[in-house]
Amino acid sequence: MAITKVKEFNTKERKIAEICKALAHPARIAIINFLIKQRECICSDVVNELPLSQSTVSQHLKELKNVGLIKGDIDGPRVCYCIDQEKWDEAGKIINLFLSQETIQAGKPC
Amino acid sequence: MAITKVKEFNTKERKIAEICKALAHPARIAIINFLIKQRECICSDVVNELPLSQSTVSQHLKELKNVGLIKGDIDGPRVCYCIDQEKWDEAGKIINLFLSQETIQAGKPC
DNA sequence: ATCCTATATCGCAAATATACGATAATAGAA
DNA sequence: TTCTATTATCGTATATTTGCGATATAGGAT
Repeated sequence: MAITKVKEFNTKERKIAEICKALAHPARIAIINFLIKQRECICSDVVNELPLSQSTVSQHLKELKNVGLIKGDIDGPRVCYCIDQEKWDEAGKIINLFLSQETIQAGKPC
Repeated sequence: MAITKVKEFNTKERKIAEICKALAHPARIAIINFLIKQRECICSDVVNELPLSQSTVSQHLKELKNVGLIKGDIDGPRVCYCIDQEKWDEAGKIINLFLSQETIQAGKPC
């Protein structure tokens, strides 16, 4: 079977998972780090930086764009990519809120 | 093709991606939230809470345990699961460090 | 010993993700 | 117009993830 059950979970849970999913591949982490360092760059810059083909890099960029963490502005024949400040900050807040939950256990430790 | 290239990225990038991957499914987010709320619980408690079968829940728990975010102590015929405080805090720090990077762009906005 | 409960694992099916080459599409340069 | 550079998308192969039922395993209870 394996019919996806993602929709059976609530919005908050899905949102957190969605952001994490976008960050669940080292190539996409590397792309984001590169984008932060360079402030902005075109797809071919990323291709030169990573050990991946142009089409693969393009796909990873698309995924990051789909969740909104980055944006790409068309600049002639190129596309200028950069972090989407607002969405990035929002994602950071959501994930941080989740990860910084207090987990102290009273009574016996597990 | 599709030979995985994960190993061609550096340790830091892989670590971040690994943690995010563990959190990339709403069921696992729900499990963690439940575990934090309950402080500890057995597998069947989670099965009752989520719209998933026992074997599927067991798999999700295993993934969370593999990255170290939770631990399971054998308690007779049951397994008592809870957040692994130390690893949880460490993961939080790693992800937060990544997500809280300054992305302010000087000059023209992208 | 037999039964019951709880959990993990196996085997399988379906869905997604990863990766690449080839090709299309677009826009500037010659 | 033709050429070149840049990027997106298509098609395809493979790998991984998700999900479940069935089964194995382990420990208590009767």
